[in-house]
Amino acid sequence: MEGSTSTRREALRASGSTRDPERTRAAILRAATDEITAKGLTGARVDAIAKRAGVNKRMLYHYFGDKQGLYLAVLEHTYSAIRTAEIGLNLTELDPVAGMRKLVLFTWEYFIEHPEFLSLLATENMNRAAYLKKSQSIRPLHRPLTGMIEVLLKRGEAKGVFRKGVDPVELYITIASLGFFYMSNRHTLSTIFGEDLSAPKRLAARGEHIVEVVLAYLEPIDNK
Amino acid sequence: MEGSTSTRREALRASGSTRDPERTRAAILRAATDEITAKGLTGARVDAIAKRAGVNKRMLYHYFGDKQGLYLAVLEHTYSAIRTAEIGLNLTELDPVAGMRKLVLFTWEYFIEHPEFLSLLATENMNRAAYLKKSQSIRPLHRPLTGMIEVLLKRGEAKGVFRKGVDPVELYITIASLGFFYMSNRHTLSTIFGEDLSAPKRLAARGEHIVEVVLAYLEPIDNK
DNA sequence: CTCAATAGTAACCATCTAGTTACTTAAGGC
DNA sequence: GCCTTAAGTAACTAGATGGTTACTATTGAG
Repeated sequence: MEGSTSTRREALRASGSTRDPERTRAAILRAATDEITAKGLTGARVDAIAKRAGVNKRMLYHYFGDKQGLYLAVLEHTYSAIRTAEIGLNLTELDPVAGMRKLVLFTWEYFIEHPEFLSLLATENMNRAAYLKKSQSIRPLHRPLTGMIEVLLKRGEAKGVFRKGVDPVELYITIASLGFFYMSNRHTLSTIFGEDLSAPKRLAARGEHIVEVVLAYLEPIDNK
Repeated sequence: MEGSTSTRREALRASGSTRDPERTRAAILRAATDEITAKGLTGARVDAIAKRAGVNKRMLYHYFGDKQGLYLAVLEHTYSAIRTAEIGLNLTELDPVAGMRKLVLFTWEYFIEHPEFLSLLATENMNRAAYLKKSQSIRPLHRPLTGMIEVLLKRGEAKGVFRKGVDPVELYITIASLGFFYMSNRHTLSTIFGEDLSAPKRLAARGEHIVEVVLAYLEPIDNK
């Protein structure tokens, strides 16, 4: 029954002719993500989202309640994506320095490939995280991340390749900072400094720079 | 004549009774900064700005043309404030390491004291810097900043206390990153990590961390 | 095959919003 | 003290915007 249903759905999906709740929901979520990350929550227009999704505006209220409910769904979906990807890195199996380099580069590249994540954070912070605080599902997503970093730091410490007493949360914020600010503010930065910070060569150079900064900081102090 | 006019203005200002163009203009600009940085360009309401300024809405169009003109004025005024303050640091007179520490701490503290600057950057970047690109007055403001950092780097290099080949723009972006991301995203970060990042002790710790990160990176590589 | 539940449509509306119009009042050079 | 120019007010409007109503079509369990 499960099988026959999904086969049918797939057939419908392929033809695109009749109704398909899953597809409609997904189309709305995607369109909302695009519109909201491009224009912010207040700038996003409900009519524009419906049009982008190729769906009647009424459907959007049918599936998500109202504009705010839709925004919350976008927020949860977007956060969940990055945290899931991070867990997939399996950092704890690697050599501490290699693991750290991998985490730093992953974070940087994720920001390059997912500008919508950056925009959404900007929007949500302008809102003092009011919606994020309401979400039940987002907080638990973050235990694995800090746990992973903590393990990496402890093992690096024990091996004598990392300095002692580094706080995992502080370090993660530093790693994210170095990429986030550059990408999130690339438009104003390119304008004020008169250089195109989005050029591929520039992006690659920034990635190397970030790795160097983080690893230089983690270097044991005694070695100097 | 010049004197008598300004004395009169001051008297008017003190009593607050009759008309005073300068004061009206300043009140609108201030109210617009508050409203726009709190809610973004699209979220800000022209009526709310007028009310906040204690001024008739018509005046806002009288002095700034339209909402966009007002936004541009806010943008120019806010950028100009930080760049002017930076020049006042007189970094080039100091020992390179001390100068760098001063710049890093200044930047961090400026972000703490001026959340409106952070919000405005977020808004303008969501807009792909469309308004900033129009401004004639903003670009020239930035030469002194990169120039100052370049001098500091060169002198530190010559003295053997800084590594060689550091790009001033890349370094400034790094310095700004470490504070910007933390403050700008403090609401979401506090929520996902379950810690209050705005607590005074936390802010002080972050300041020290940022200084350590930047100076560790600048340390000459040969020393290891 | 039937029928209750769900997916989907089109037209509508109360409210809000940026910007305007038509007008009054003060300023200050001559 | 006159008179042009700039500062200021109140009431209004065209269009946009989030959300709703009343209706139709499809689905799939029994």
